[in-house]
Amino acid sequence: MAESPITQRSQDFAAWYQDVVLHGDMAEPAEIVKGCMVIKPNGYAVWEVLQRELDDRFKATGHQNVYFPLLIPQSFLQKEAEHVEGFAPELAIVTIAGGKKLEEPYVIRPTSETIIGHFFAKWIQSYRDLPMLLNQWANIIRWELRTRMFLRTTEFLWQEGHTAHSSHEEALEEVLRMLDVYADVAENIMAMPVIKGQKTSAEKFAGAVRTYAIEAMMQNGLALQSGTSHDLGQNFGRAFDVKFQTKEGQLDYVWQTSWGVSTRLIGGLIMSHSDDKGLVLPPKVAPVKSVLVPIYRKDDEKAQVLEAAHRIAADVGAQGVKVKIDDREGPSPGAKFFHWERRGVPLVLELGPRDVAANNIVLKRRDTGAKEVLPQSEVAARIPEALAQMQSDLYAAAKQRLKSNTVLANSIDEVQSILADVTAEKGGGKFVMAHLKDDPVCDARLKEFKATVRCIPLVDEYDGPGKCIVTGEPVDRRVVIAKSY
RNA sequence: CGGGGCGUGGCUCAGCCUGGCUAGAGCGCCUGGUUCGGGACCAGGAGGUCGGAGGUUCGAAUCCUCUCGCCCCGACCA
Repeated sequence: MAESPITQRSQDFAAWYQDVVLHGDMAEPAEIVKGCMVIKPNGYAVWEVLQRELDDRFKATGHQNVYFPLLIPQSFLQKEAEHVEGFAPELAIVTIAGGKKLEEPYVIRPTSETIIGHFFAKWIQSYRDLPMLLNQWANIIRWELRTRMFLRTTEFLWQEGHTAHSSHEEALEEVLRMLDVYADVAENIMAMPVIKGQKTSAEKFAGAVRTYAIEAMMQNGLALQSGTSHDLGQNFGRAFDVKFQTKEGQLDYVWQTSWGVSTRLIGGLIMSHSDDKGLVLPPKVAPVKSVLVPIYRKDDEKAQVLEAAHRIAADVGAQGVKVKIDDREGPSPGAKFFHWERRGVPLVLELGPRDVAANNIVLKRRDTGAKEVLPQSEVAARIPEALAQMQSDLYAAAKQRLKSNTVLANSIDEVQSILADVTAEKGGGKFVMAHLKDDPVCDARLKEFKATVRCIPLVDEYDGPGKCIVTGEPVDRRVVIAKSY
């Protein structure tokens, strides 16, 4: 057997990740465009599944899709002090267009709070116009210095929800509602357990009052911020003069939220489930859920096997699961098995002359590698079960990994020694739960060894209040500290 | 953006230090045949001017300058 083309996780996790993306045919670097990638059909199909799952939930919670311009007047970014400061270093700016230098440069959107703020001001006059619940699917550009496919690229795809409300309470409800939507998709569709929490003030979105996030743990123990939901307070309302008349006739600024997830989710998906053989996709996000590989030698065998294959595919199709028959002439069955394995297809069905003779079929699961031989009459019923089982097994395994790599620490030295040697390549990462005050001083202390507060969990699963390991002041719960992407 | 590494058929790479015949190999690809239960084999064949630009030279993949991109490390970030 040929050597695996994929670097083993234990050898170099970062190289493994890249190999999985490449061999899974998900994406490739855009070579001629710095820091960008080409998302290939196999990768984009996963994005389309995630889009559909998310979009359905957005619609179900009352949101409507819109589209705002890619180009934003530069002055808009400057209207919110923290916002401009946060984004200035990573902006791409258009200064020449139509062969002429522009009077006012356009920024290529790094996010759309500002331009949407401008239109909110036009559209909102009364409390009757609220809440305004919008979402847009878009591409954005942030000039990143270091890129990794899906995890951080200069251009990426995302959705950004933008809402305006008449009270802070209602806005906050929205922020947490959408955080729940993200957690739901992450856990129930992507089989990726997450911790919901609040970002420290040092880590929050530039311009937000508060930022909430879902944090996932990758197989190397590093944290991946997988979705964010911001309470913007009245910051953008003030900056863009988005005022409304209340029921009582007073004028007030709207309370806004924004929330987003991106193609980064795909990176998280890959680093949650894939193995040394390549991509592993949970059934619910797999564009192709099952592939049937026919095996035959002679023409008469071929005819019989393919006939049975099509009959079985039709039976299974009636259960709502499409079976792709890999009837390519060139590659041997073995080559086909490796091909689909690397691409993460959840179930591979093997059907050869022996099976045809015995009315059997072989079913193999991508995650466990387990093969089962079953009567053809049972396969249509069995496939949905196997897919469901794989979905829940993947989630359970990821959950278990999260659990077993989460540790408590009661001093800053302890935190440091746990995380000291952790890198994206070597792995060994942990989520360290420690009492820590939400104070930039504490964030700075962690930064000395390249760790960050990932979030202050919404639900405290540990021992409640304690003393901050940096300042000694009382805090009400442990926070998640980790190295991250 | 700083440090390091690297760009040679589709892919992985050799050649470069010490310029010089028609630029090589393996894999992949195409054709034909034999194969086919975990990456098949034989035969024939197509395909590169060496990331790009400029320079030195009788002569550049090889030396020099600039530039673009990729990877790794660091500072910044979804």
